[in-house]
This record gives sequence, C-alpha cells and structure tokens, in this order.
Amino acid sequence: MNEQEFLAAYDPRDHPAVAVTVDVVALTIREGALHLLLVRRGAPPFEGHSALPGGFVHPDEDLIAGARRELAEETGLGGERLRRIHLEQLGSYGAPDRDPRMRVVSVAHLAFAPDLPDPAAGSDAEEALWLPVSALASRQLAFDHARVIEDGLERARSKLEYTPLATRFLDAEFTVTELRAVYETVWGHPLHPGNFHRKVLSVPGFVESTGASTERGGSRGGPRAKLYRAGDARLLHPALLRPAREETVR
Amino acid sequence: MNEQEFLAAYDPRDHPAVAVTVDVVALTIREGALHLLLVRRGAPPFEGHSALPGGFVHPDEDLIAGARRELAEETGLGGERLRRIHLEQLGSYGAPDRDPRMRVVSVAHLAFAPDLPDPAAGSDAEEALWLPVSALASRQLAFDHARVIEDGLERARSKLEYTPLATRFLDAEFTVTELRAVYETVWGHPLHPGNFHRKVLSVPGFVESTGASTERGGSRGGPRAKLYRAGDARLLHPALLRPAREETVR
DNA sequence: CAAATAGTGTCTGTTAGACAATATACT
DNA sequence: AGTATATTGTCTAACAGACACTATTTG
Repeated sequence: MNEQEFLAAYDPRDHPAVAVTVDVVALTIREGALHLLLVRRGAPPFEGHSALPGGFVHPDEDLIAGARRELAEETGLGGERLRRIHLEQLGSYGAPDRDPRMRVVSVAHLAFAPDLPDPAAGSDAEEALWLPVSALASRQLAFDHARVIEDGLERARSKLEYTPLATRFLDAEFTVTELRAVYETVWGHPLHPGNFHRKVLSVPGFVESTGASTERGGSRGGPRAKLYRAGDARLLHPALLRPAREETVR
Repeated sequence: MNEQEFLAAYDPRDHPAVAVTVDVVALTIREGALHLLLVRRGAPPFEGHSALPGGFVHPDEDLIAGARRELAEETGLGGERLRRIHLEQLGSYGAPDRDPRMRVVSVAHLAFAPDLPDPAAGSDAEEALWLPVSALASRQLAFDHARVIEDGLERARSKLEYTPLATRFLDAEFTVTELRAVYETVWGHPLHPGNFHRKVLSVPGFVESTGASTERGGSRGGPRAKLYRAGDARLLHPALLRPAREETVR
C-alpha cells in the first residue's frame, strides 16, 4: 500500500483528480443578532445560490493561511483588523458527490469576528454579505454548506463554554454586559445578568480590568460600566456551561 | 473567483496537483497501557520510519469510509468487530512541505478500539503493530505524524470528559473498575475508586446494569463486580472533568 | 422623578473530592 | 488468616442558579 503510494506519487496524473478547497464559516454579531458571511454564486453549479466564502487552496499556503486569505478577500480586511479575527479549522467535508463537477474535499474553517463593515463591493469578490443566521432557512445553499454551517454554529456554541473566544466577537475593550450579549446571541437565550457578571469575573484569566469605565451609561439609564479586555486564559476553568440541554444529550 | 473556480474545474489538470490521504490514529488499551497502531514504511520518503496507517482516499468513498477501510486493512478486522470501533474525524493537515514528493492533504481520523489481536501479518499490510504510547519518543515518525498523534491523544483525553466513549475501549460488558482503568490509562493518573464509582453511576445514560456479575473476584481478592453495558447517552451531563490543570490553561 | 442598568449580597441545592467504613472473595 | 477490592456512606468546600438589593445614570 505504501509502496504503491510511493510509486504513484511521482506521477500525480495517476491519482484520482481531487481538488482541495478552503471554506470559511465567518460569524459576527450585528445589532444583537448573529450574522454569517455568505457569497452569491455567479456561475453553475448552484448558480444564484448562497455559498460560504472559499476557494482552492494555493500551492504554497497552509490550509489555515488559505482560509485567512479567503476571509481577507471577501471582507476586504487586512492588517491588524484581520489578525484579530479568530480562525480555527472546523472539519473536512469530502462526500464523493458533494460537488457535481469533480471530487472536491473542502476543509472548512470557523471564524469569530467583531462587527465589521459591509464587504467591499468594489473588490474582485462576488456579492458578499453578512446574513442574519435566523434568515438562513429562506436561503438556497450550495453544496453541503448548510451542513457545514450547522456544524460551525454548534462548534461556536460549544467553544463559548470552555474558551474565552466570546471576546473575539467584541472590540479590544468591552463591558461585561456586552460580553453577556455575545453569549445570549450565540446561545440563543437570555442569561441572568447578576450571576453572569460574578461568574465572568471569577474565572481566572477570562477578562482583566482596564481601570476605565464607559463614557455614558445605558441609552435608557443606568450607571457607567467598567471596561475590560481579554485576559490571558486560553481555557475557562471552571467553564461557563450552557443551561442543561437534557433533550440533546441522548 | 468563483467564475474562475468554475471554469478551472472542468479541467482538473489546471489545478495544482493535490493528493488527499486518510490517516488513522487508532488507540487501544493493552495490559493497562495505551497503545497506538503504527506501520513501518517500506519505501522512501521516511523509509524505515514509523507512520500512521493510511493511504489515498478512493474515488467513490467518503472520508470516514476511507479511514474505516484503512483501519480494516491494517487490523485485518471486519464485520461486527470493526463496526464496534469508534471512528471520528480528527482534523486535516496540509502544510505545503509536509510531504517532500508533492502536495498532500491528510485528513486524520481518531479511533477507539477494544483490545484487538495483533495485526494480521499475512495481509497486504506492511508491518503493523500496536505500540505503547509511552514508547513513542524513541521512534522516528514520518511526515508530521508526531503532531497528528499529539493532537489525537489530546482529543482522546478531552473526549473522555464529556462523552461516554471510554466504553469503546472495552468489550460490550464491563465493570466500573475496568472503566476506571480506561480513564486512568488515557489521562495518565490514578482516580479515586469510590468517587469514580458513584459518579459514573450517577450520570444518566452513561452505563446501565446487566444484572450479572463477574464470575470471579479480583486476582488478588475482593468481591465480584457488577457488570454494565454502555447506556444511551451521547454526552455526559454532568461531565467527568479531569483534575484541574491550571498550568495548561494559560 | 421614574425607569433602566451595573454590580453586589445572600441563600439553596448540587457536585467534586477527601476520607472512612463495610462486605466480599482471593491467595 | 491476611489482604485486596467493590461498593456505599459521610463530610466539606466550591459552584450554579434564584432572588433581592443598592447605587448610578438617562430621559
């Protein structure tokens, strides 16, 4: 098997033709709702359908670098703004018939971004937009991207439990209330403000105080909130667990 | 970008040549020690080095199916025995220079198996063996397989916390003590027998009693233990958390 | 002032973990 | 008999979640 592997390798033509793409499930929060970056396909197959931003991996780039490049192209971002976006590998999707043209293995990635400007329409990107996740049901999605998105959303919900990545949806400085809004938005239900506040501050390394406070209180009243930045923890211990989901366990 | 993608797709020769392999980090427990399935490479590159079992994905098989096929080929297993092995995708590894011959993206998988017979040397498999994980340091590993194994081991440790997959290292019926031995072996340190026992039985759906007990007590004395089988839970709630690892958190 | 919000205090039920105790079965 | 092991009991500290309360700010 490895002998054959070795011999075959010297003439790539002997391999079944496989293409490798990198796709990105990019999430952000706009106006209190979870949004997802989608592009509109301008050519068959799935012409006119929505799809995840992505494309063929370039010859000399790592998978994650390819994903970051695709993200940069579609969002028009670069430099520090781009670097602050959290990006991780989500998983690979390689069902033989997932692309009608040929065998394509997609290495999907997951990104958490703070609120970003609308995608630059001027670039070479096809129409790209931030779509509320709640509006996904009404969209036709290309390939198996509906499944990929589902997996990405579940991964995001799970990551918020045991990592401090919720802060990646926010700017460098944020209030506990803003952080709570991230959790409520991603998890899809309200949390108890008092308990959340105490819990966040008690987890070592989750957030650290900047010493400063917001300039103004809430738009409808209330005191000014203290400002925090992300701490140095890479895992939350103890974790912030989602309220029991007995139903989903079996 | 998608236009180009579409056009390019009709002639696979236009793509940079990429090969996709499926590799398997297969773990089992033998004589109280965690073991890993490795093969010995019989041809360059990395001739004579150890490597994960794996090979090119076949044209009409899904990624996970390819991994199961490779696992079957190397272990000589089939049917029910093969089906009981837990198999999941671990992640994809695609650094441009990870294979000196050409661009190869490896989709790694992770397998948990009960104690299995030694790999059938008669098959077309190259020399395959179960190696104690503790002996890995003394091995030369091909490609980036050392990194893949590391990631697989960490995933395994983590999965034992919040899923009932520890049972997949055991036969269909097992005692709580045997289950504890799995945790101790994978996590690498002893657990409190009394607390573990109570905890396992208190997690809904983790294990269910068969009503029977072992035929004999322990080899050095002690009562007969009750037998259990895996329950219907897919997630452990509450989870069995590893003892605090404050150090690894930052 | 009325309403909303940030942040803290208190209480209760659950859980993790240390430790102890008991009963059983091996050599 | 002596020892190891399975299983259960007890206690304590930590934690999650419910609820209440105070102080602060906006309109």
